[in-house]
Amino acid sequence: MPVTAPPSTVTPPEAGAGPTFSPLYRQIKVLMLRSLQQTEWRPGESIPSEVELAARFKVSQGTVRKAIDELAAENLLVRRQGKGTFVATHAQEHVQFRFLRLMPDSGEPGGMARRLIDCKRQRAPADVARALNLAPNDPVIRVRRVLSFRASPVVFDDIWLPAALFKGLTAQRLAEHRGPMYGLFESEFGVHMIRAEEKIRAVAADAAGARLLALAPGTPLLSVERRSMTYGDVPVELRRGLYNTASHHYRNDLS
Amino acid sequence: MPVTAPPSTVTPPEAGAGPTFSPLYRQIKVLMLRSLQQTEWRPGESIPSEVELAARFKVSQGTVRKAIDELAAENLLVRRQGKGTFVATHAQEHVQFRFLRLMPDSGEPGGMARRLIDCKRQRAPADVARALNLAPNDPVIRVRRVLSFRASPVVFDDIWLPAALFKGLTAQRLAEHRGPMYGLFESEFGVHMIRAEEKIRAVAADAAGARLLALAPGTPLLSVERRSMTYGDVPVELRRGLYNTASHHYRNDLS
DNA sequence: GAGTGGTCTAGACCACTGA
DNA sequence: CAGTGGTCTAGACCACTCG
Repeated sequence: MPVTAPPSTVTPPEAGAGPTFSPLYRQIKVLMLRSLQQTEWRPGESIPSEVELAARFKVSQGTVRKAIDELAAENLLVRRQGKGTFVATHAQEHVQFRFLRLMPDSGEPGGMARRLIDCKRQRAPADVARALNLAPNDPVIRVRRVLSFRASPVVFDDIWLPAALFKGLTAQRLAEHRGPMYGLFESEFGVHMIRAEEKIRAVAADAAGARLLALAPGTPLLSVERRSMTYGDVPVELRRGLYNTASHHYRNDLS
Repeated sequence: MPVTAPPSTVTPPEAGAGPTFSPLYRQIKVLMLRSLQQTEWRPGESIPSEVELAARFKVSQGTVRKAIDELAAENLLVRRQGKGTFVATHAQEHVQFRFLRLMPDSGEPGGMARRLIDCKRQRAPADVARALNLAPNDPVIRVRRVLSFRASPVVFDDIWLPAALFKGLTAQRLAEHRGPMYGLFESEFGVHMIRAEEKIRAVAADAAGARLLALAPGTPLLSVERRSMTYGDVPVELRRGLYNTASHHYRNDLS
């Protein structure tokens, strides 16, 4: 849909800075992002076919294709030939948690058991508030848990969530839920994590970490601070993980 | 170029397993990969224009475009509107080393100073040989060095390279060279790193690591084991790095 | 202005899925 | 079989770079 006018004049040159031109397919992409954000299309469901979208936006199929291409490259959509295009979801990733890059040194990944330590409402510490774009002392929910692989604890996570977005999140809700936590966030709270940044460090285990991971205090651990974003790059989770890398490693691919 | 026949019969269905169909643009991609691998097109140089390639391969411009799209998505090629398409290079990445994900906690990245510790030829230890697909005891070159940020040492690297590929690599060559080491590998040895896998762990500094990084032994350090590949996914470098993450962190983006 | 990559279209046909 | 995404083409035009 030539949203306002023919392509070449869609975005008139701006004084100062910023992109001076936005192609049609990128405007379609913005419209589709809106449909995703407003949950017109929900995680796991299929979106309209390419021809339907082309008709809706009054654009050729090739143009919506290019918009979908980009959204698929960003892992917001998933194409399945012959079936349709689907909204990405964290819900049914049987194998492994989508954002968890920890791999056993040998053997298959997956098979992590969760143990919930606690889940309580508190006021956001300054650093958490800053990371989540909250005011200091805004209410947050802190979830603490341990992941175990073959009965030995490997990951100790502290998770902070803005209480305003996760009303009604309780230890019981978490304990009852099967599947990835991000799947619960999608279905129960309408919060869809689409991107995250991680900062990784090596630290020495403190008393609490050592106890929960069954290690000697001072053992080197991987500290993984993750900030997860929804649509519009709005941060909605801060997670501090301690990983025991004695028989696991964090895997990353560069190109 | 319908390499053997019309598109639909290009790859006849195979008994057993494997992809049963390879679209034309992917065959073009393979041909272009060959031109890259055989250094018909060299790092930093431009490749022929899309219309030229379309003519060469007897294919429409849209089809070579799709092949280039994929190669660009894999960071093998770089498109520059109005100028042409260029072979990616590690040579002139002024800012930062392309594969180095270490960032200062505050301030701008880059500005790392190198200090070469030594560079010697030796026989490949078993684990190194395995990682590089060499026979045990095949000759390798081991480079040891330290990277410093604002005069304090931050990274201690041990780098193993197959001696057969890097004949004539000496401490002097390394010391004289300006710019990223991978740039030297490209220009002097024709080895172009296109991809790498990293395994990250937390470890305690041993005596050597502690000395070179000016830390107390036992300090937690990030251990980063990198295996770098050239064309055809052939491993050509094993690198073991120890990172002091007191005021730096390893950064990763998930999606 | 000539040459490059980038966008958009319209139409034909192919591969895959599921009823 | 109809409907989906995937491929390929040919042509027109736009944005950018540089001489």
